[in-house]
Order: sequence, then C-alpha cells, then structure tokens
Amino acid sequence: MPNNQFKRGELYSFITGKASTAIGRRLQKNFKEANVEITIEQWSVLYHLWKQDGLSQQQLCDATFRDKPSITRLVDNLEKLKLVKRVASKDDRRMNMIYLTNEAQVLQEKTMGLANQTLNEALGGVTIEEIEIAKMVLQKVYDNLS
Amino acid sequence: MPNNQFKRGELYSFITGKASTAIGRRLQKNFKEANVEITIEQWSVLYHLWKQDGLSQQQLCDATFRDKPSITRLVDNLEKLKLVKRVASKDDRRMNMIYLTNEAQVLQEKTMGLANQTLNEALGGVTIEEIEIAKMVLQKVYDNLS
DNA sequence: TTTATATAGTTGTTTAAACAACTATATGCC
DNA sequence: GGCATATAGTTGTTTAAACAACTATATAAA
Repeated sequence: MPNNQFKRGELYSFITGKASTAIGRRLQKNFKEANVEITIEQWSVLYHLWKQDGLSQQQLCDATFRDKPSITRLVDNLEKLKLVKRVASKDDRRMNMIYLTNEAQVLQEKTMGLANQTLNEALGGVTIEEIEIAKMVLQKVYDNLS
Repeated sequence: MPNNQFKRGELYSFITGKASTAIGRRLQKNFKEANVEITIEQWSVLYHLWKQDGLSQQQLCDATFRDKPSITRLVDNLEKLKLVKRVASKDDRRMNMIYLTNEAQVLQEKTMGLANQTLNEALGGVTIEEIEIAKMVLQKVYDNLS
C-alpha cells in the first residue's frame, strides 16, 4: 500500500479546497479592484468563448467541466449582463450557439491581464517543472475518475 | 518571464476546477452508494472533528479554509442531521464548541474507508514523489495568496 | 412511418461559497 | 470604570454546483 504514506484527508482538502478557493478568491478580488463586475465562473465561460466564439452550450459543458444545468444558468447570467447572446442553430434546432457581444470582447484583454497577474502571484517560488508535474497529477486524477 | 511557457487559463481551470470537482463528485457518489447521506462539505467538517472533537467554529474555519458564515451554515446543517451539537464555551461565552454525537462517531470508520478508496481510485498511476510535488505546489499557491 | 432512443437544453430543489452588515462578548487602554 | 477595538458567531443576499425530472428535436431501427 505505497499510497498510505501520506494523510489522505489532508491531500483531499488540498485537491478539493485550499489552493482552488484561494486562487478563485484572489482573482475575484483583482477583478473587483479593476471594476470588472463578473464572477470567476462567468469569466471561465468567457475564457473559452474568447478562444473560440460560437460554441454550443454542450461544448461549453465539455470545456469547463460543468454539467448542463450549470451552463444554462451561467449563460442566463451572462446574457443578463449582455456579455453573450444565445442564437438557435439552423442546422440543429436543439442547439444554442453562444456568441460574445462587443462588450464581452472589450473585457478580454483587461481580464486576461488580471488572470496572468493572479497566476504570477499564485505561482511565485514554483518552478516550471513542478508546475508541469502538478498539472499532470491533477489531470490524472481527473482522468482516473471520468 | 519563465512562467509564460504554459497556457495560464488551462492551468487556472486545472487548479480551480477539474480534479477538484471530479474527486468531490466521486466521493459523493461513493457515499451515496453506501447510503451515507451527507455532503462532502459536511464530511470535511466532520473529518476535522474526528481528529479532534470539541473545536470552536473559528477553529473549523481555519482547518477547512472556509469563512465564518460558511461554517455557521455547515454546522447548522450538521446539527439538523444530529451529527454535531453546539455547546457554548464556559470560558468565553462568544464561542461555540462543536461536539460529535454518537451517530457521527459511527460514521467515521465507514466514511474514512470510502475516502481512502476514492483517493486510491483518484491517484492510480501517480507516484508518491509526484503526489508530494503536487501537494507542495498547491500549498505554495495557497501560501502565496494568503 | 412510427416507434424507440439519444441528444440539447431547461426548471426545481437543496446545499454551499462569498461578501457585507450585523449582534454579542472579551480585552486593552485611559 | 468606561470607551475603543478585536474576536466569535449570525443573518441576508447573490451566485453557483449537483442532481433529478422534464421538454423538444434529431436519429436509427422496425
């Protein structure tokens, strides 16, 4: 039982909590100070639309690792903020394609700078190699459970 | 700018999302299949009380990296489930000391087994050394932002 | 063609996170 | 002692996650 050499509950709380909530809180705080009035969850959806506009809600589910109801409501809220709009697909009328508004495109540069700054703050004193290993571990955890 | 060699948004979603939600979902599912009717957030509070009973709410905040309102409500719900009880401290009447009920103590062995099993599933194919590095990275992220 | 099944998205409900504003008790200083 | 300040906990509000149940459209099989 080689894996029994560390405290499992501790690792559990590391993976599920500490770092994740700390980085989320800091990014939210950095947004607030720059008068960016969106949540980090909303930002994580916009992030994928900035990479590729016009994704379906299902594609956003896959990209953000959320379920469909979660994306429905995040898109609802982004639509209320006039940052995206739903456009029914002509090919497949079940699908909503989600498009960024001009307003959302203006947010991109501003928030990407803040996200980079936040990650620089977060990753101080950590080497690239260590980051790569951490990414790999988290990816394997995800793959093992999916 | 050595840290610019990876995609920051991707790392962000690794740290804040994927692995964390996957492991939480799996643990919740394992609880459900064993007819353990608590949430993983409630479990994470019980976990610290099993290590040391009679913690104050503030101590639970520190242990679980949650804020005070979050702990107030988690303790509310655990009290409704008759798993803990609040006892006003005699030394300092501002404090509630949180004690496990017998019912909660019965849960310990059962759920610790499920948590270990979940972590074994999650960490398949990852070495101890890699786990230690991942823990260290997440700890540094937390420390950098706290 | 109609019937079954899969897929895309929505709605309802419970639980929790984050933040601000609040009450109550304790402590330190004059 | 009395006042300022710090600490412990609660309440209100918004946003989101998870899950089940649901509607609507598309696809495949009989």
